[in-house]
Amino acid sequence: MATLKDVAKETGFSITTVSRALNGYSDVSEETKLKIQKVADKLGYSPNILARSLVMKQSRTIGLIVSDIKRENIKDNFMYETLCGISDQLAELDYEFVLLSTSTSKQRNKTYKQLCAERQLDGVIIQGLKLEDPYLQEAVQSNTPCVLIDIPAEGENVGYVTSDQFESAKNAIKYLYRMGHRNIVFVNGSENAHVSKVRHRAYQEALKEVGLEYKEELVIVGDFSEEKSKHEMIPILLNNPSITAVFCASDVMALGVLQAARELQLKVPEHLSIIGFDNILLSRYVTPPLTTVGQFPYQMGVAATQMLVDLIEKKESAHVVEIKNKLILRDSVASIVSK
Amino acid sequence: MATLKDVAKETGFSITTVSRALNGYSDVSEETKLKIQKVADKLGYSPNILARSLVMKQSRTIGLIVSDIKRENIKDNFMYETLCGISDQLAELDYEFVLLSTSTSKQRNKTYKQLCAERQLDGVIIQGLKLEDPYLQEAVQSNTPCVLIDIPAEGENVGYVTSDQFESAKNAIKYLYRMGHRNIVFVNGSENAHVSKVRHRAYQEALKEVGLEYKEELVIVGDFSEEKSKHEMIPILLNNPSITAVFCASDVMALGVLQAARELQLKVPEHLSIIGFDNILLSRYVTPPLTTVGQFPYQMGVAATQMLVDLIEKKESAHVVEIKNKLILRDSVASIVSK
DNA sequence: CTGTTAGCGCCTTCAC
DNA sequence: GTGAAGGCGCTAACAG
Repeated sequence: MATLKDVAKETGFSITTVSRALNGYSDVSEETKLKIQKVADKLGYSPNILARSLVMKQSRTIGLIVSDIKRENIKDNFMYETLCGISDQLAELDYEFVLLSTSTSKQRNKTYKQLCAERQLDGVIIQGLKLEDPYLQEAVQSNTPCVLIDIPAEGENVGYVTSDQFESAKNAIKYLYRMGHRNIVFVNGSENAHVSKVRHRAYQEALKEVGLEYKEELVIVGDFSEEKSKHEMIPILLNNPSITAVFCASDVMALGVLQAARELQLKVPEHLSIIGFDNILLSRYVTPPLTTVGQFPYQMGVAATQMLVDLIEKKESAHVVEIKNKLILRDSVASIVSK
Repeated sequence: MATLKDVAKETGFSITTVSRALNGYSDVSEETKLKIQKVADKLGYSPNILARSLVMKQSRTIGLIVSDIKRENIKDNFMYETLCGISDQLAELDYEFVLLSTSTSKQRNKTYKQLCAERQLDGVIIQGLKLEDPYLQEAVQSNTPCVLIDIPAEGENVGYVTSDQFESAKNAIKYLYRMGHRNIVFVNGSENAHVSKVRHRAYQEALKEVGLEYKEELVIVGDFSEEKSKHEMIPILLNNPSITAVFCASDVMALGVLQAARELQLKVPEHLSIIGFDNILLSRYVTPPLTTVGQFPYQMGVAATQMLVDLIEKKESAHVVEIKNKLILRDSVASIVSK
């Protein structure tokens, strides 16, 4: 591959001049600029980004640290959609990214700082880490810019984008209340995830606001798994015939609840109303189509990227962006006011 | 961040010795090795991969060139699943990757060669490019190793992984035949995709083998779109009441056909049998669950990665890997032998 | 065993 | 306007 040196030799100019010409510096005469450009094109010259990054100490590359790019999460295309948003926006801004898939154990082998330094990353987007993962702490303290998705943390160089989890979850539950439901189960994900904590709080708060009693036994942990949710749901349903509605912290878990209902011959929504969370693709196609709290992961990816690049380039920008969720009404909730 | 220099200064050894010690060369005494290692740990030294790549002329990084990481393709998690396979296997092999999203027009701005050279990529995996995309040609001619997914091309440094498209498509059609169907529509994707051509040929071949006549008017182009397929399907169904089955080159398009049937009050499978292709997540959840030709994109990703790394490291390996598809029987095909 | 020298490809002073 | 020199962090001969 052609290097600056080659272009220099071919044109007779020095490497320095060639470099400046190609980078559009103004202190090179138009004439030589043209000459150099022409030869560069002819030789198919393309700057070596590694060499450039080495000396410039910035790489126009960001790292995307994820822990959930696994097959198990495939139903939930949240990850994929944010990825698309990030990818698109990054291309727009002329950056590139490397995908750094990590696990809690891997994080012990290599520190966050090392990870960034190794590749001279200009910034990092983190998604799907567990709350206790070491990288989270390190990221906040580090001085390479970082934006988190759905994990609140702020700092000089750290921001996050999230959705209005709390409000939208509360709304969903109040909606159930307005539809006449008084005994509402909450199927939560894993308590390790920040979003789960928020949704749990929202559940409690919403109940309080409408004057319903919070009962520990109506909260179950579905671990974001269809199977587990189904499994946990059945006994609850059996033991509490008064239950008429379920609020799930994810659509995947709602699918599990749907199965549980089917197994117990409970009709949805006639006997049991269900609200999910995420608006995954499937939710529109199952029978009955799922009423759910829709998120906009693509937009979140775009926003995260924009924030990160602003951080990198020291532009003014908010350190917190909230993308509004939206309750999507379909057919899995029935009104029981008349009963 | 600590560099070799820092470690050298701290230990009193030369940079070279430190480098060799840390890279486990045998010509360094155990004692100094230990001493150096200790200081390196203390300082949190981590090699700068860029600098190393620059001199080693290899980066332990591969490029993943895709053109279809777009929101439109979100229903089809083929892309995402292969990505997972690639990511997992790459981590296994201790490589990293950058995602290079490209479009036909972008390919005019920067050649494939430049793309590889810029980042000193050791190899490339290509997925989802159009047959006429310039990068395809370039990739085959280039000498950086490359493996393609679902695009047949071979060479010294080029291989591909695919599934047994032809056989499995033929099987699906023969299955319809065995179930008594004699008028079978074929909904194809875009003719730009290699897989579409293969599936089209398979359709023709299968008909021939079972002694059915190939009729041009029973082939429609759905462009991999649900909408388009539905739209195209309706008139065909209206004009040809003898049609009893449809073979779709993708599940997404099968969904469109399903809608078309619903709109025309045709029951599936009683009045119309449908076979899809891909086994996308949705296919199991729609009503009725879709009989489909299942692919295994995760395994394809793993295989592609393994092949690429073998190519890079000059290990012996096949240049063509075929992952077998599997016909997944669900409820969208009915037998009409009795009629 | 260890250190010196050279260079990967690029950018940035600082002279001329 | 242009060029020479130096250095980013690292590895690879080559001496000793």
